[in-house]
Amino acid sequence: MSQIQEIADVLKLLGDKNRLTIVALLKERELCVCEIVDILQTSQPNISQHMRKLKDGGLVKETKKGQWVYYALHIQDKPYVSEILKHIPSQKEQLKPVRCEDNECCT
Amino acid sequence: MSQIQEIADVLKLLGDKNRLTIVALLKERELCVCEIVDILQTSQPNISQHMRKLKDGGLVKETKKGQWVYYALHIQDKPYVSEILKHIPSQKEQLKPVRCEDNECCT
DNA sequence: TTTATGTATAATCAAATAATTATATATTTA
DNA sequence: TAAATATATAATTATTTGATTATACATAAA
Repeated sequence: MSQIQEIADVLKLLGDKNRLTIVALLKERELCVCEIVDILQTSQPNISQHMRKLKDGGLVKETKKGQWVYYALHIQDKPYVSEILKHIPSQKEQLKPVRCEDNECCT
Repeated sequence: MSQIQEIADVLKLLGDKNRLTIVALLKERELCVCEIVDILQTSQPNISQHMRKLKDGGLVKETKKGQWVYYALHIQDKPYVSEILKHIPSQKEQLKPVRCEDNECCT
């Protein structure tokens, strides 16, 4: 696949408000699915499917920790994504200070 | 509309290979529709509709010059678009050295 | 004033997409 | 082992999207 096609595919992934917000949130720290569901106020399967697209597109990596699945940004090989994220308003205030496995933030 | 939604909308516009290529071409110089049709090897109505979307999204400006319509990049207010374009392979070699109104490049 | 050229618009269609609902799987806890 | 929790997958649906075809409009040339 051409390089321009690959970039277009990544931009299409980011061209959805929910996914762009997720990626902006992940800039702060890794997050589990339940946190993202909580913040974006949508259904768990909806987020799960967005995460699969982001994973298939190589933008995030997943790590299982007990019953939780954490997703982290993986954009070291895509500098233009970092540049985009610099121009997105911070989503930090939407995050709780601790992670799910360290607290009962999701219940 | 939220700022993140506006950025997502722009990224969605750029998340199409044809439109991303057009924008990358326009980085070199303004172009008329017939040149873009010629380079992208697709139909004139197809390009015309992509240009309308880009125009509606505020990414390009049009200028009529006789029977030709020229489109130019308009991204001064969207620095992240410039950053993206820096990471796209140059499309310069696809351009003819002169513009349509100065030659018969489209016939 | 025809004819040709460049572009836009409208209608149509197949494919892709985001979201919902229902269900399955995996892990933890009681 | 049974119930609860976290996540994934499958099926479905409504909407959007990119492209094509046909047609209209505007400008220029013959």
